[in-house]
Amino acid sequence: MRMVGRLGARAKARELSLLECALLALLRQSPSSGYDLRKVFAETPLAHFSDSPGAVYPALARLEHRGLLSSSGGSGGRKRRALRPTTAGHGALRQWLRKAPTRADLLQWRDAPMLRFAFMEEVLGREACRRFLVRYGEVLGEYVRELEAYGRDHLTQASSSGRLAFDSGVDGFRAQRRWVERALRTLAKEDS
Amino acid sequence: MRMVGRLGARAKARELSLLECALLALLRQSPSSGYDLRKVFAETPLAHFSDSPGAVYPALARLEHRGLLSSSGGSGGRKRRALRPTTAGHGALRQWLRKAPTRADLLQWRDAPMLRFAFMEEVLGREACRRFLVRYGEVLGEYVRELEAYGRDHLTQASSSGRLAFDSGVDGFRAQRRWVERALRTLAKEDS
DNA sequence: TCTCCCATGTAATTCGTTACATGATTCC
DNA sequence: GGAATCATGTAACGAATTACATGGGAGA
Repeated sequence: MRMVGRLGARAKARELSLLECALLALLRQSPSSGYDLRKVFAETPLAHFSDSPGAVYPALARLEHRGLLSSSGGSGGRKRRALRPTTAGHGALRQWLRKAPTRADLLQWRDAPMLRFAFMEEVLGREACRRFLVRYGEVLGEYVRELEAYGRDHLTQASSSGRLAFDSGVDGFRAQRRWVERALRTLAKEDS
Repeated sequence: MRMVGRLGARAKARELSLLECALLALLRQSPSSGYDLRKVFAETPLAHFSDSPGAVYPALARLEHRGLLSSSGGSGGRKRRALRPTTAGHGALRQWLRKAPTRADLLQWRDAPMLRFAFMEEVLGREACRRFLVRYGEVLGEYVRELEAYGRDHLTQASSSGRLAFDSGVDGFRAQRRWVERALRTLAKEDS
């Protein structure tokens, strides 16, 4: 009658961390071991997550504890364990991917929306990607205008390098906006 | 004979965190209280550090403990304490600002080099800014080439959104490189 | 058997987060 | 005096980092 497992499974619905979401998404593409995932983080330039075992294995254990991952193989000793999302895991992944991009996404970690977008088509399809891009472009536009206003009002007596560094930030968001326009055209072209 | 203070003061020379460096740099511009610094993080779009007291006050306490900050005012109770860098604090700040940008800076936190650059001119002068930009441009160029090679070799069977997300990343670094060229021209123009 | 690499994990420490507690000031 | 705001901090917790420990399998 051990209730520990059940209590673990119904752990409070804390939001998944970005790392946990990325792991879910990668495991949906192909069931892998923790070691494989570490290699992805080590050798892939896409995500800049840490490949350290102390980051990856505890994150996988949390996901498994929540019932979002199941493992096959590697019963005894220290053998390879292949992990894959459960039905609940697929649900959690979809839920993460469906989140619309917000202003907060831009502040906290600039690449978070792009991480979602990278995995979006395979799970939610083209139309969801299109909607995401449109909204993302709007958010970027609003934020760029906000930054421009700040620059006008508060950057009058900054040093040259201070002003330039600020410009570099604004410029990055402008470039991202231009990319959104291009991406929408690319998707439209591929649809036809 | 209590040695605790001395042991604390000579605590092992752990590297300063980005937050600690940013606090030092802001306090060099103008001595402020922890509350002022929190407001900077809350209202400024430049740095996206947390304005939570649980982040700022412990960081300030660490800096003070290391002898990099000194405080004036606010002896009893909960009164405003104005903080400023000590001589050692100014030294630590210069040391941080003098670090050349590296490939690792781009991976870990994209904006870390720009944070240094923003404070650089007032402390190290024009010529240091120019050198920094030249080196930063080189690092960016190398990394862009590396990403382009990765795209050619490993992105053949990715989804549309996956490929586009990757392009967005590369594009961001290309935009940053273009900004470096513009910034160098701006500095040259202001020098003349 | 010895060695190297595959593979999974844990321990100590540090830092940030959210939430809470509390003293000082100011303004009505 | 009472309420709002200024101002400083602590407590509990979650998660990442570095470093270490250990076991399994392949080939010399």
